[in-house]
Amino acid sequence: MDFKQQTQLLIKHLKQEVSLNKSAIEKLTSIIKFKELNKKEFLIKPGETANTMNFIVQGSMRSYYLDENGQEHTLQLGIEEWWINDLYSYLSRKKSRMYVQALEKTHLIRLPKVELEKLYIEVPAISNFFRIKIQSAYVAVQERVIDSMCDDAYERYDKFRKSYRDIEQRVPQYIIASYLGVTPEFLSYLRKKHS
Amino acid sequence: MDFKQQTQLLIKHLKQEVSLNKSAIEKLTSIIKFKELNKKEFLIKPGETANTMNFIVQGSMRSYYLDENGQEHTLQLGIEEWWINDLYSYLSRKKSRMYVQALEKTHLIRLPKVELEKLYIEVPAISNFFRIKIQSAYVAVQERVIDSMCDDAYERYDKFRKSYRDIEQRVPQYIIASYLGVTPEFLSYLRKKHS
DNA sequence: GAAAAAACTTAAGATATCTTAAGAAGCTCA
DNA sequence: TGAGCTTCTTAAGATATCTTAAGTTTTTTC
Repeated sequence: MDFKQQTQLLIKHLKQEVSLNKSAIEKLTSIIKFKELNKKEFLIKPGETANTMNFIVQGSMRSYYLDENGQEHTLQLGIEEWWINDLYSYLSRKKSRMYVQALEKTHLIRLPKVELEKLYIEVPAISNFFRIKIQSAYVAVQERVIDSMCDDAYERYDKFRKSYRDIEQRVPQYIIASYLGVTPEFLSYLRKKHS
Repeated sequence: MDFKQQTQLLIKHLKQEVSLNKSAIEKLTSIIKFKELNKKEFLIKPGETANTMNFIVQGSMRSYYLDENGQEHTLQLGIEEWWINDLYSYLSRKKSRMYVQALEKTHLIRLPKVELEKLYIEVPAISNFFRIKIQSAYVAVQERVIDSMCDDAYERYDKFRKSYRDIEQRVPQYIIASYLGVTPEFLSYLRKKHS
């Protein structure tokens, strides 16, 4: 996919939420940066500050937290036409404690925060778009808190499969386990038990 | 505390984050609504839609989710000078699935969403204030997801006590248990074990 | 101030989930 | 194509947390 097609995909994606005129599209296009990551390559590492919004054009990514025992905890998973970031670092301007990593060879569009915030003033539709995105991010995380308290591991796995069927196919099981908050061995056991 | 004093408390609270001129304060004051809740009284129940931002002037509150097994899961706790809401419902305009309840006799200031959003246009400082609040809410919830995956129950309890010492004193232990995601019996056991 | 209600504790037995370790299966790259 | 790495499975024993039930303490209400 060439840069033009990639840009088109982003525009199409924004237009699903808000309407954009020619001038808005031009302005947006002018701040776009393209980035390619190889499998397992990192976009963000702990200590860095997230200063772009990142749209997945092709490929898949995840963000995860590495705890003191060396265990990974996956916070977010994403494939084509999803946004991936450490929103905590991006919003607060603080250093990230996450890894944001490509799970496959991945093409991204990055929108630098400084330029994006200037754009918000000129093009309120774009500001609205990201407000909506951040609100959905909040809702999704809150949903996860509730699920982690109400559901046992198998129920969480089942919900995950139903909500993210296309992601489940492409992501190794041990990463799904680290998203659900269980060990890979236990997830394997649950799969067998319920099959 | 009379209405004037309550209003002063809110203004003082906003001024800790953003600066407000006389006209901004006047406009804000004009949309304020006061509300008093008795102990155990509900501000929001499942099926209702949250249509105000709620500032606790005096007292304490919580929001919780009641699951299919009749178990309560506390999502948020708050005392004087905290905001309490079902932000999910407020932001998405969807029906709430939460209870928002007073834990003591409580005085609230409510800012109706419709009027507040009009204010955002005239007074960007107020818009900024709530943007910051919503961002911190996001960060807090994400922190909780991480903690629930990395820490065992005692570590979570310990962090809770350190972060919310003043809340811990005023809230029954079974509610703290329901915030931490454990049974009251188990929390009681942990407290004894580590004392 | 007594009775009732709410909150907390204790303890025993049950269950969910983890740890460790080893082997099997699947993928990747020379 | 084969060797080496990565991922998945299995199973046994360990641990964290829950359930139930009963008794105690604290708070609320009349």
